[in-house]
Amino acid sequence: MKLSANEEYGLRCLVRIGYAGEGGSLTIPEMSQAEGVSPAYAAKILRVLRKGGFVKAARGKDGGYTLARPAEAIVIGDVMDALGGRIFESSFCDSHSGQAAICTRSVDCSVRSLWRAVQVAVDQVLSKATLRDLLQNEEEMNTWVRTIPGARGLHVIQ
Amino acid sequence: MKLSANEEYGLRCLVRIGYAGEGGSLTIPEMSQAEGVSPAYAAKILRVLRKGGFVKAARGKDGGYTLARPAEAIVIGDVMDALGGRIFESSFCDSHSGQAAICTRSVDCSVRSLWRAVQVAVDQVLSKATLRDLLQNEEEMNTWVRTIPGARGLHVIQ
DNA sequence: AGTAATCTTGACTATAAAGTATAGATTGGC
DNA sequence: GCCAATCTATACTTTATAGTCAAGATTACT
Ligand code: FES
Ligand code: FES
Repeated sequence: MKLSANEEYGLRCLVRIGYAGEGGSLTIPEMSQAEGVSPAYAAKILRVLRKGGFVKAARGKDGGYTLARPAEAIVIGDVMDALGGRIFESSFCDSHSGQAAICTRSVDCSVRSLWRAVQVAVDQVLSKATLRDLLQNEEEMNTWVRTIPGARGLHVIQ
Repeated sequence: MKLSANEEYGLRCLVRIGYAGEGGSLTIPEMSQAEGVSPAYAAKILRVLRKGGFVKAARGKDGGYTLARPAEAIVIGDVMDALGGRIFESSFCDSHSGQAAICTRSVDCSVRSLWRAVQVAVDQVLSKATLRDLLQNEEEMNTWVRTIPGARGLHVIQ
């Protein structure tokens, strides 16, 4: 249950583009320098964001990447799904079943129930966060986090 | 942000041992058959659980694995940490920083704040679940999930 | 048309995670 | 003591993820 490199860099890149503002754009070399990754890798990450419909690309001179919609219309949960998939998917128990066709307890599995609960807990945060929220500074973001319904206590490690 | 194979099989194996009850034990071949994985792989997983202090192993004839403590004293969050690490650790931003020494925004990073919020949301579920809870059937587990403070609405996808 | 800046694509390599194989150590029963 | 059943440790192979490379396509400007 770790963040993948795709998720980490993908979200950071999207935030950078968001910072460029309405109509502003960022090129691959700029992104590469801003995040400290190779241009080729930045290109690969930006491709995922483009295919997910979060950014638009313009080619040629004066080209670059731009948000496909206003920042407040980009839900971070959707971005994360595009970048790295979900913790619990219905297909999960099929693909982690060893030699058996499915989890040997699939008709009545308390573990599955726990995974679902974890997934929902994560979704509660990610489905309420938009790119607009991430364009704030860290302190404002911390304040925002505490407003998530059902997430009282989230300040404990801030 | 996916479950690793270690986490999935590790938790399932622990539940199996829990089912064996107080003093009951399970051998590697039994575990292998129960979960449909190879004996060698079951051994590898059980080693992690043993090193984490969740199970005890007895060698030789009549040997096998037993819970190291009562099921209610085994917190699932601790088990998950041993099996697969955490989503957000302080070292994370150091190791995903491209060529830069740290995230180029590390003094004021809203992304980091979001990761923390996700980690806390997950912890709210996993720190309250003990192995005892997982020894129930799925329906009882679903009921239990709804009792997590701050997790109202967790039933939406049940 | 020519050129430089830009994105696009697919193949490639490197590294980490998943899963297997093998030799060794411990225990209980005969 | 010997043997069979069991766990233990390490090295190995396979597969997935991370990251690089090189050739090509598009655009703006002159
Ligand atoms: S059905 Fe997926 S872990 Fe049991
Ligand atoms: S400090 Fe880790 S993402 Fe910015």
